[in-house]
Amino acid sequence: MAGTGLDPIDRKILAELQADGRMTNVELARRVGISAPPCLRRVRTLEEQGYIRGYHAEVDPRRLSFEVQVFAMVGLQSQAQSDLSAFEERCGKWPLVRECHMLNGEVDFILKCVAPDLSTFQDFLTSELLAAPNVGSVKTSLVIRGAKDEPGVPFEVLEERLSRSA
Amino acid sequence: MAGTGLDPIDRKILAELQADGRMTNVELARRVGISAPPCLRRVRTLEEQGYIRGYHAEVDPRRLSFEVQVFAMVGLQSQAQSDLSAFEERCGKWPLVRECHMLNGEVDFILKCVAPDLSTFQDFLTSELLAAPNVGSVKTSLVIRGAKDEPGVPFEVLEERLSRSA
DNA sequence: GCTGAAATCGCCTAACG
DNA sequence: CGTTAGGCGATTTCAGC
Repeated sequence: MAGTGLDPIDRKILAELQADGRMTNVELARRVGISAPPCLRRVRTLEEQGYIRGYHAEVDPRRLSFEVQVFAMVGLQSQAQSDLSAFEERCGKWPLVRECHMLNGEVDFILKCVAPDLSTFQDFLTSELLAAPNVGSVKTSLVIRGAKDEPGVPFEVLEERLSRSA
Repeated sequence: MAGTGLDPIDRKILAELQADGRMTNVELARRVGISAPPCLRRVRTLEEQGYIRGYHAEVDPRRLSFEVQVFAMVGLQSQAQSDLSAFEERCGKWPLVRECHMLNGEVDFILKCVAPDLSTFQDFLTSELLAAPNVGSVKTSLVIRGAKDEPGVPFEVLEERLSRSA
């Protein structure tokens, strides 16, 4: 089932907090149409049950001199479970690697990386990523410009879906 | 220059708010070692100057029945500026497309998409993405499992960089 | 069970030094 | 940047549906 265990108010709360994570509880309560105490209880429950993983300020990478963003497609030599896990663990320790996803198809992993400049990334690429055990091929693509970067999930799609099945 | 115009306290503020965007101002002030009012002034300034773009609750897609995550590599037929922009604008209107980045190399764009299930994504792929004007080739890769997904920038790298150049 | 109302507590956020 | 101080939000308690 979709949206398991969540009523329309819960979903509205999630949508509002995804859009503005620093909204005050009273404002949130006003928007979802209930009073503050039950609203806060719902938020706490959503946090405890893992619907909300955390809250983050969205920081502009460029303003902090992270000028370079790169996607790296990584192919491993061995795809044994332990080797896949070993690579994932390694990615977890590289701060320049912000995301690591295992894929189906030709390539094993896609990595989203940031770096202050190209030479920093190249250093990382040659000294760390390509030098890591079991790494076969790496194809990198520089991000020329970002056109869309929406954090989170599209609640509009969820709501439309629920109204269909209702 | 790196970290232009930011002192160590500003950078600490950004790092803390990136890690916990709902931290109270007094707690934030305590952590960065100043009193609350100047801390709040700094936060407001960082917001106004674009260092902080916003605050978001991190919602678990799976908990909301978005089971499928896909990367799509898109090649266009024409790479004229107006055609690139037209495609970007189109991506902005597709809720399933959460990210759209223009790349160098063989492929023109990489798209990060989410969907409730595979058939929903396939519908989108055939009826929307492949049907869009000027779209040449699309290669999709399903995310088998997510291994790392850290929002934001690695402040550790920034700090190390600044201490080097000091 | 849930929600809402009232009251307390703590934080936010001005004004000033 | 710090201190003070007033107003508002957060959060607990308790009553009602």
